[in-house]
Amino acid sequence: MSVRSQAEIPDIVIGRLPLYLRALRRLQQEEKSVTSSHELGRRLDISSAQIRKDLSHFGGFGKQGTGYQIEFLIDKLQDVLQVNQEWLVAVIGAGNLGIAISHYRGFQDRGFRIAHLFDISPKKIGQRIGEFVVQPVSSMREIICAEGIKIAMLAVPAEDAQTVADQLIEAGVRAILNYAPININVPEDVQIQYIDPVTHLQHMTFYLDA
Amino acid sequence: MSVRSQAEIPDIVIGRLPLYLRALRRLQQEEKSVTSSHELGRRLDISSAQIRKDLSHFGGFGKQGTGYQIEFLIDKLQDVLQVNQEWLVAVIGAGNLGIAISHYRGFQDRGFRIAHLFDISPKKIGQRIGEFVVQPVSSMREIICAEGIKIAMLAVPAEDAQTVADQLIEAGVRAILNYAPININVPEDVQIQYIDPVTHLQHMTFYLDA
DNA sequence: AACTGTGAAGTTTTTCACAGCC
DNA sequence: GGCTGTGAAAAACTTCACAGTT
Repeated sequence: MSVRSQAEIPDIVIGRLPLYLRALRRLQQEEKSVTSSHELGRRLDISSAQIRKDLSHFGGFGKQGTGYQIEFLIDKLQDVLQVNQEWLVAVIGAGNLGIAISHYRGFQDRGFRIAHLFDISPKKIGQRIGEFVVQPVSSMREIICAEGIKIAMLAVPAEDAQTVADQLIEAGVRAILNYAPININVPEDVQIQYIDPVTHLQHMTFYLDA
Repeated sequence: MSVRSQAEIPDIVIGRLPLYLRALRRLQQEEKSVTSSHELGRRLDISSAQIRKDLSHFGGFGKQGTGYQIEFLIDKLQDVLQVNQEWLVAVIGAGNLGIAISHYRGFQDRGFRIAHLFDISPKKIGQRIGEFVVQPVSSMREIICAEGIKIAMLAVPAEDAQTVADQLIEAGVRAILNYAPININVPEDVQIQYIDPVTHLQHMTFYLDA
């Protein structure tokens, strides 16, 4: 079976692969070359059976009695997730959050490179933020089209999120990571994911003693 | 049945409540006073049956034929999640990310207030960031203990995350939101959640045309 | 007529447990 | 002895569909 024949792999499985990848990269940094579903499971707090079953969707990556070659497995998972290439990403919103995202070194060598930083405010446009010069939202469409950018990170106020998302999709963006604390409606063929720290905090407070 | 009798509510249900709350607050801003499981479901892209079943775990919040009183439901969900009180939160790490978190206005009136910003670097300590003065990690334990802080947001390098988390737990913290791209091991009675934008991006690239 | 709350049915996800291999 | 890959069993989760209420 080829890596990525995508014959209905459950989405929940896909969602765990980046976690496996992250843990594997860590193991690699620790100079290890082989691991097992048990070791990975211990680190990630996921059962070893779960990990084996997840990986088995894409073919036999392990060796019985031995485990998994870390370098080999990393390469395979990167293939599956299509992050052996480098994706260009646009960031919209040059407030504190957009600036922090633009400075973040963690995208490098995990498959992504920030290519542009946009904002609508005349005060921000033209400002230098790290290696970027803030560009006007008015030229966003043209630039994204021209460079074939498929991924965007949204760091604008909640009020503007839907409108900007619509413009991005119109320009050809097919995956949006939305930091605004609001739900956005997108067509079926566009991916959307959310980051809202407050939802995580509120999830945890349920379990705290008052 | 009392709100929060917690008779084994599935964790996955708890995880959706903050989303309902967020959408309800939005509806309230739009001057609406009543909504339905269908309207909420449309906005959140969740089935109406799911929403009704989730809410039914905590008692009958709606009225047949009418729907849900928004203000009433917000109050009940805030009770369930224990965010009718204000939790003090410590932020560790005063890099770009910690600074962005410290400036973020979105915690206010969703149940959280940032109380302290800590860093280990002498260059950062004493610096003024918004309304905070960066405090040394060496005094973290004492301050967190003294003020009874139960929640922390971790914005330190991956290498330091486990060590700092251990110190936080030692000091009495019971919920950690970790922004470092690494898994952390915590005792059973400590909550942990993760924010790593790259895992979201890698999840989405699986579905993109190469 | 519109909507909730909920058992029952259906589907998905996880775990078990073991044959087969190193 | 240690480990994977995997059918089968178990558990968890979602949807259906409708009685009951406003």
